[in-house]
Amino acid sequence: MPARSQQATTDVAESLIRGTGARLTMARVQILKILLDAGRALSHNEVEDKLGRSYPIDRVTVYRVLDWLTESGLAHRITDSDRVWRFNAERGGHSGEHPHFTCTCCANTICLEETPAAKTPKLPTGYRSQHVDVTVRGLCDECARANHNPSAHLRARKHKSR
Amino acid sequence: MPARSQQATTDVAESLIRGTGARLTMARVQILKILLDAGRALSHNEVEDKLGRSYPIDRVTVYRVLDWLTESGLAHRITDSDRVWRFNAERGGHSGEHPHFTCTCCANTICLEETPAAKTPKLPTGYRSQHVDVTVRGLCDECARANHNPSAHLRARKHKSR
DNA sequence: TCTCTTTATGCAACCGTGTTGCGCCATAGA
DNA sequence: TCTATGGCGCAACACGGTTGCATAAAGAGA
Repeated sequence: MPARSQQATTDVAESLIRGTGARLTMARVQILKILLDAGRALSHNEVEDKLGRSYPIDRVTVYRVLDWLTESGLAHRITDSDRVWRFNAERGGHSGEHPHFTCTCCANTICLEETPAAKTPKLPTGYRSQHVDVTVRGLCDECARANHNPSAHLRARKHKSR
Repeated sequence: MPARSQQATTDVAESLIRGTGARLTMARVQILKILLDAGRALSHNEVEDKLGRSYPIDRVTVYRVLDWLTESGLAHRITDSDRVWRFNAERGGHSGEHPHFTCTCCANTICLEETPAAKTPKLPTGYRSQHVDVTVRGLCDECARANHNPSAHLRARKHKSR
């Protein structure tokens, strides 16, 4: 990634954080920048990895910053089936209800466009719906192609996925 | 629950297990029976609790039996947002793709009827869908009613839910 | 009914993800 | 520059789930 765009993302991150009225700290800027640049949802571990190279931050702080970003609406949290939370931030912000895609091979997770007709399934009497969570599982572009010539692309997964 | 129905469930559990061709063990029978009687998805912890009274089984064994039940198709596993797996077994068996409901108050999880038109959201080019996971979050009948006269019904939740 | 093979179980120790408590340090307002 | 407040790092912990290994039990065959 070119230095120019790196700088640009830093500026975006800083102004987003300033916009919340909260303190501007290096940890917040770095982590938000990483999320903004990722283009997909990152787990705590992935964030820590990316930080590690240039700006190591205590893992507890990473957790706290990710929580803070979620609370301030600068990122949103996705629960994955592997018991890991992933965080996604987008420049334009994000609508509340939208489906996600998770690759069953490499675990990459992205947000999908809002579906017009994501209607709530029929509930038993008395039950009330607050939120409908739609997650598509399948193969991402990269993994789908790698599946044709195997052994090409296989990132480690620790827990067997369902 | 009347003794008669208890016995009946045990018989059902035994014949289901025998049907797989695998060994019939007490642990498998007891755990499957508990799942069949529950009428909702149970976590590992809940299963252990219910066992505890009459037939204590090592937690590792419970995990292994639950895994085995899932593999043999006698139960299915639901991933909840609180990073806990829940297991559901139904006498008639279950279709592969169906939505779930999780109560944001008491965490009870049930399976919903298959929706006719749970169509896959639009995916980026190259992406392939294998499975669409739909989870409705909201209040179950009991909690929705309890919400009218608060402090009536509030079971503990360890992790804050999103 | 007894023996033997296979497979389940129990125990102990472990792993990964996430949380809590507390003292210290940096941010930002004066 | 000074100061209060809130953020950070460290250590220890909580919880769900897994692994390795020795022992016990299921069930097939004699």
